[in-house]
Amino acid sequence: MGLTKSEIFTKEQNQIALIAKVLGHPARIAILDYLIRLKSCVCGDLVKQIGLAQPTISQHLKELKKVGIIKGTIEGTSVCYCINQENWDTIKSMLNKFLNKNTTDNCC
Amino acid sequence: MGLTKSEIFTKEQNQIALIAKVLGHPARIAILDYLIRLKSCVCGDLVKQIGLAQPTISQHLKELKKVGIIKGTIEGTSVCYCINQENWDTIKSMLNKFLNKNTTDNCC
DNA sequence: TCTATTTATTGCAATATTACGATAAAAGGA
DNA sequence: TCCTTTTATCGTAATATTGCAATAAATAGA
Repeated sequence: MGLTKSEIFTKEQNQIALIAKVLGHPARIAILDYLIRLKSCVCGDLVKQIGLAQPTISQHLKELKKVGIIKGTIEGTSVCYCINQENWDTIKSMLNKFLNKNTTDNCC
Repeated sequence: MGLTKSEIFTKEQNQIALIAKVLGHPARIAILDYLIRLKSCVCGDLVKQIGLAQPTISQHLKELKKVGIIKGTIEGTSVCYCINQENWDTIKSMLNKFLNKNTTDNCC
């Protein structure tokens, strides 16, 4: 069916999975890596930097924007994309909360 | 095409994306949530706990096992699945390294 | 206004993912 | 040995994702 049964999971589980899913592509990790290193950025640079076609990059940027990790502000003919620091911090603490649930040893 | 161009990204970017991808499904997050809470677990319990069909759970367990987050030891007729603590720690530190790259404010 | 530049959208092909019924495989107990 | 229990695998349908060519949309400058 290819259709995730979101309704049987908790809100938190769905949120974490949604974020992880967006981070689950090397192009999007590469885009974030690049944005994190810079203070600002335009899509044109990303096309050269990442090495995928412009529509593909645009699509990945859309995904990242959808969950609020990045934001784009129109700057003349081009668009300045950057990390949405506030949201990114929220997302990071959500992920950290999940990652730090497990502290002690398990069985086996 | 549906085919990720892994070859144009760094090893680290691919690794992070691969792990994030596996974490990118609420069923797998729910499974990990459950395994983390317990000391051990059998798939039978998971089928009841999660609420997906047994083959579906088995498939998700396979995904988690593929990247080493969990391990399964045969225990009679059933299988004991648990967190692979050593690997999980490695994965957590990899993700944390990525999440903590960004510390200061960006532009815009 | 016309043109160049930059980014978004559309449409499509190829492949991947999700889910599950049916069935196999493996092991314990009657 | 036969049956039961438990988990894995196969096969398949429905949907999602990835990537890009073509094209649209928006704006700056000549």
